[in-house]
Amino acid sequence: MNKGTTHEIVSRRSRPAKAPLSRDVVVSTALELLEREGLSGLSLRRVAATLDTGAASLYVYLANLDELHSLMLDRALGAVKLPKARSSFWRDRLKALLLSYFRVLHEHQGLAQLAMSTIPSGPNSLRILEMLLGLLREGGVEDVKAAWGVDLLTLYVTAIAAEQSLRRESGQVLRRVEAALSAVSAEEFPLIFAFKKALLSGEGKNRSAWALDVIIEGIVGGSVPHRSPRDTSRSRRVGSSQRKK
Amino acid sequence: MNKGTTHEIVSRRSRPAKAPLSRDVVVSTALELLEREGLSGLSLRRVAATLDTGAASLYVYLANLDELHSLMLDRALGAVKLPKARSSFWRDRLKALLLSYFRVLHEHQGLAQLAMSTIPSGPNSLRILEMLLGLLREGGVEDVKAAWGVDLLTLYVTAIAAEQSLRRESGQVLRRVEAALSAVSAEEFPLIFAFKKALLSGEGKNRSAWALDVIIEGIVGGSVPHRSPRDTSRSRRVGSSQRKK
DNA sequence: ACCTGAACACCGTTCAAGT
DNA sequence: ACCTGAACACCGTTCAAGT
Repeated sequence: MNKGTTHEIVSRRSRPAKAPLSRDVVVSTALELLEREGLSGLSLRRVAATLDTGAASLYVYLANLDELHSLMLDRALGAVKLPKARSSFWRDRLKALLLSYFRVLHEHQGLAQLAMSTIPSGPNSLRILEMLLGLLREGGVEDVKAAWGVDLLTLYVTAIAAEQSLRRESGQVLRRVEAALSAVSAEEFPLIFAFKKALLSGEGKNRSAWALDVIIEGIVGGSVPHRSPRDTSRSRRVGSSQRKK
Repeated sequence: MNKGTTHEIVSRRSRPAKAPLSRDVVVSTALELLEREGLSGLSLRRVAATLDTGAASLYVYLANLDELHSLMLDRALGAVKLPKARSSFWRDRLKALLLSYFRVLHEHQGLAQLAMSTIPSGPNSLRILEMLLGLLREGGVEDVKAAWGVDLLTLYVTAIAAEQSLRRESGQVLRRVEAALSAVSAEEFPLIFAFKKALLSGEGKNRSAWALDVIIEGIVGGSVPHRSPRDTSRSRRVGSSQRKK
């Protein structure tokens, strides 16, 4: 980012000391590369080249590419803003946290796609997980629902971010969808034909906000999970919910 | 599948007529390969080798790998069962359709992951899309909500399927998560510590069923999307909803 | 029109050899 | 302990040459 557009590599003679390689700089370099080039531009060989070394050197600090992805994701998640305890109504804090999560994934191109195939398990992820559990509990969500819900919330936020990144990044894919929808006949698919505009309207912001509302409402609202047929008695602190049906 | 464990390639001499290659057989072969080897085992070169030809030959029938993925996904989605019109309460038909969608993605290993980076746009996808729109409309869901909702529902089902495939396929990833959760201290992350078991309990079936309920409830229930600040008047056929707030 | 081999520009990962 | 070049076994895609 601070190098501008030129990124010629420093010549490899005349530097006997070598840059002090470390797990940290490898991860940072990889994240910068991801930011600059997208997920398809990220490779161990490129990271190594940026650090002016060979790919083999990275294996001192990493088990494999998967581990690098995992480390990158957790590092990036460090930027997620954790709302201060009791700073507002729990539901607003939950939304704020998820929105921050979404933004972090969405702002760095390629990160959301990376996150879709990397279950987060680092310290930053754990901090977020802990806070999500706390918020759902504060909201009176029953235990099992809270555990499953946290998983669902993160998966869901990640998926929305990944989809929007995909739309933004590869216009090719979107153009194919547009073409497919435009070619639809009113006779064969009357509803698609009628809803064309609404289906294509990206309008990311509103749409993601709405999507978040949908999932929060779903988890906080009705629908108690049943581990075994008769287990509904164990719910605790059930507040509003209990829809008519 | 019918070849058992041996898959030696038929020698390329003594066959001047050559198998009649076509887009269809390429897609079928690719799907079989995906089934057998998973997404990481799928490559144009392998598909070509299975067809006893070179990778370059496939480019007569495909623009590139992306298009193959797209065709594979749509072909597979042909197996999704479309519920008969008015055969039951709309909501049950919606659930049945989504469940079938989920099962198709979930049963063929690798397909769900493929679907996460491939926006479906083929004829089978369109049929499903049309039916989803119809079901939501039958349920009295407002237009914009229906359009966004369909997108959300498919994205969501795909994401759940992809996550579960990931869990099943690469035990390595899951083991890392388990290790991370097990190592958590009760002092630093009391809630994670307490919820450990619930967080790890896969129990795919119940969990996915619950997840589907959550999203349907969220979309069908409250939360009208607002394109511009004042636009809520345009809703039509709004049925139950309108929560107190 | 379809097929092919060879080439191009890449991958992740391993390993023996160096410091 | 760390780094390195070279090798291994792969990729997707292009292209000139064949039928």
